[in-house]
Amino acid sequence: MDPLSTPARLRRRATWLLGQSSNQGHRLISERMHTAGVANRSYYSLLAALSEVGATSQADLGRRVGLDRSDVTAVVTDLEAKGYLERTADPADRRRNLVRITVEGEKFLVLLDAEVGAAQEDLLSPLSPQEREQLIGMLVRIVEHHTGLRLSDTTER
Amino acid sequence: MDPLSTPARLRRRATWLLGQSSNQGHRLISERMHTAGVANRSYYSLLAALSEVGATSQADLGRRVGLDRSDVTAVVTDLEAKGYLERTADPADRRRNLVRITVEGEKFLVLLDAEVGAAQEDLLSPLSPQEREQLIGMLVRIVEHHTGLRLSDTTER
DNA sequence: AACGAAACGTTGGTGAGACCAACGATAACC
DNA sequence: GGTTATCGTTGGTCTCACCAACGTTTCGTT
Repeated sequence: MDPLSTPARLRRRATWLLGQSSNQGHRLISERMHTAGVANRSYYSLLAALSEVGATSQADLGRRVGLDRSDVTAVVTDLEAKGYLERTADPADRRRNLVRITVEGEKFLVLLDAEVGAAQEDLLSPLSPQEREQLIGMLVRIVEHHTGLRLSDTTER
Repeated sequence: MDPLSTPARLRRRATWLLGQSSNQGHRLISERMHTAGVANRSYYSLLAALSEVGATSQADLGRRVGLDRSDVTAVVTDLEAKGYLERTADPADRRRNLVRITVEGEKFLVLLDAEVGAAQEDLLSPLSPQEREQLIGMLVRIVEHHTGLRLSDTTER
């Protein structure tokens, strides 16, 4: 019996293919995040945002990475316990917690970054370098169109 | 204050872009499924598989669309109540339920198909027709590579 | 023919992720 | 100065994917 093929109506639908590809990508990332010692990819997102933007509030972090404030609380608590960030009351605005990444946090981020990069390599392995650029370019346009986000490298520093 | 940009480390990652695009696609599909009167896209998948393959068992359906047997039970029960399929004991194998799509089911599938097609159009609107073909082709290769599925149009009827 | 292994549909449950509501505390607005 | 808004936190809900177990039925091997 043949591998029980997916309905033809689905096989070439962009939404279905994007879902499948996205699942594969997330599976690859999750595996590597777990072996690196964190539960999911929000840990990576938060550390990345923190390293990029410097000390900031939890609410600001959440907005940047698309996480709810309540979920930010949990991840930040965990990252603080692991010593990867510091959480102090903001003297300038006592509603806020000032969160800043630690030296160990930066080191850990470098590690996670390598894992995430390797996962990209795995996922896109069937594509040539030019194709990968094409794919990413088209996805950027789709995401920009539907979210209003500006993702282009206006200043890549 | 600028729109609080996503961390640069994420913005051009294929996994992140695929996740965002996939979410947009699923959002568009979900909206249309809801207004069409079904809860989620498994209704569409199951009807599509059923129309394509003819009468078959629930377990077979589940394997084709990637649904757990328990979840198939729920959706099939609902679709039967709506009159879109019939579920009878298989005389040749009394463990099985023989499920077959009804005339109303076929009509409903045509409707859902149009909705799903329109969602593709929405999602891919920033891309030219050639680009859409390129995108789909690359995604097909990624999915085939990571799942072992064969999605190519070996026989497009 | 018999017996263990496997597949079927169903029920009930688990875990993760995204989201929402409300709270007390604090700041911003007019 | 009084209302409105934002902050972090707690404690939910909902959906999805998945797993476990069950009684029933069939298959495979001897």
